[in-house]
Amino acid sequence: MLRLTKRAEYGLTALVHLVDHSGETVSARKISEHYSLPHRLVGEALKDLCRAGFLHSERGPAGGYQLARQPGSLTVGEAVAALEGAPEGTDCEAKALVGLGYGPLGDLNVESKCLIRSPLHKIQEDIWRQFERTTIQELASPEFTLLRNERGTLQPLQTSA
Amino acid sequence: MLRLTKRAEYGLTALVHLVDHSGETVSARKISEHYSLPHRLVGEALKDLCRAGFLHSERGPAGGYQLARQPGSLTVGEAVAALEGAPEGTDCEAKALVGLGYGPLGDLNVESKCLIRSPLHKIQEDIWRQFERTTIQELASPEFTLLRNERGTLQPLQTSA
DNA sequence: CTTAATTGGCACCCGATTGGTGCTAATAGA
DNA sequence: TCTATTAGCACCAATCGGGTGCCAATTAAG
Ligand code: SF4
Ligand code: SF4
Repeated sequence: MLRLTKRAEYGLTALVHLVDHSGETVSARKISEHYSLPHRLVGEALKDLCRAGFLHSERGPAGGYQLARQPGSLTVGEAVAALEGAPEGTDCEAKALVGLGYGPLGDLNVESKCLIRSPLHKIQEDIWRQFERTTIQELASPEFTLLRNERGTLQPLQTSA
Repeated sequence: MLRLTKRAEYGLTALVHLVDHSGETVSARKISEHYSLPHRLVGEALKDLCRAGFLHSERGPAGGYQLARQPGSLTVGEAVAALEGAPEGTDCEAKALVGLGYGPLGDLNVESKCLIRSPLHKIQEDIWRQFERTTIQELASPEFTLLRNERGTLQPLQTSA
C-alpha cells in the first residue's frame, strides 16, 4: 500500500550516497555492498538515472557514477519519475493556470480550483507536489529543509532537553 | 507506482459523498451507481470504514451508511489506514520526541532529527504526515483548506482572469 | 409470513505488477 | 589478454490487488 518500488528506493539511496560522496566515482557494487542491497538492481536503478541525465557514468574497472547535476536542483519527483515513471498526465484547468503563471508557484493550493472532484486525484497531486519541491539535497542533509521553509511556519525542534 | 489502492479510492469517494449528504442514510449501491463504480467493492470499503467506527450502518431495505464522526476531525490518514492498513510501525527516537510534546505538534520537521538515513523512510513519513493533517472535510470542500493555512504561506488563486 | 434489499464476513481467482536474475555486448584499466 | 565495470534487454517467479461468489443476519414492505 502506498509505497515506492524497490527500484525507486534503491535509486534514491544511491543518489543520497552520491551526494555524500560528491566528486568521487562510485560503482554500483560499492553502493550495493555499503547498504546490503542486491547489486544488480542497484545497477538497474543507476542506469535509469543515467539515462535520465542525472548521472555521469564511466565504464571499465574503476568506473562508476557521479552526480551530473547540483543536488539542490534535482528533485525527488524527477528521480522517481525516471525510476518508475511519472503518474499519468493529470492535466486540468487548475493546473494549466499554474503553468501560465497565475498565482504563486510552488506552494499554492491548486485544490481550491479543482474541477474533477476525485479525492484520489487530489491526494495524488498533493504527494507529487511534495516530491517536486523536495530535492535530494534535502533528502541527504535534512538541515537544508530549514532553508526552504525560511518563510514558512516550521520551527526546528528544540534540543534543550 | 505510488498509488493508493482502489479500495482506498472508493472509500474516500464514499466518505466525500457522505459528507455532501450529511444526515442521509446512503446505501453502497447508491454510491456505486452515482460514481459508476463496482458496487461490491464500494461495499467492502464501506464495511472497512464501518468496522473502524467512522460510519454508522443500518441493515435491511432503506439501510445504508451515515457518518459517525465530524468530517472535520476525520483525517485522510485514519481513513486510508482503515482501508488499506497503515505503514509498518515507523517508530524512532525523533518521532518519540514528538509524542512526548517536544517541539510544536503538527507541522514540525521531524527530519531534522532523523536517525536512520533511509530516503524512502523519510518520504513515506512526509506523505503520511500530510495524510494525517488532511481531513475529509477539506477533501470534500477545498475552501476549508484555506482555514487550515491561515497562518501559512499559501494564497488562494486569483480568479480575476 | 414471505419477500426483497440491504449490510457483514470471508474465501477465492486471475491478471498485473514487481523484485530479481540471466545473458550478452561495449568499454577501459592493469 | 584478462577482468571489472556499465548498457541493454529479456525473462521468470512471487506477490499484490481488483473483483467476484457465497452465504448469513437484519429489516422494511407486501
Ligand atoms: S487534483 Fe484537481 S486541481 Fe489537481 S490536477 Fe486533478 S483536477 Fe486539477
Ligand atoms: S523518517 Fe526519520 S524521523 Fe521519520 S520516523 Fe523514520 S527515522 Fe524517524
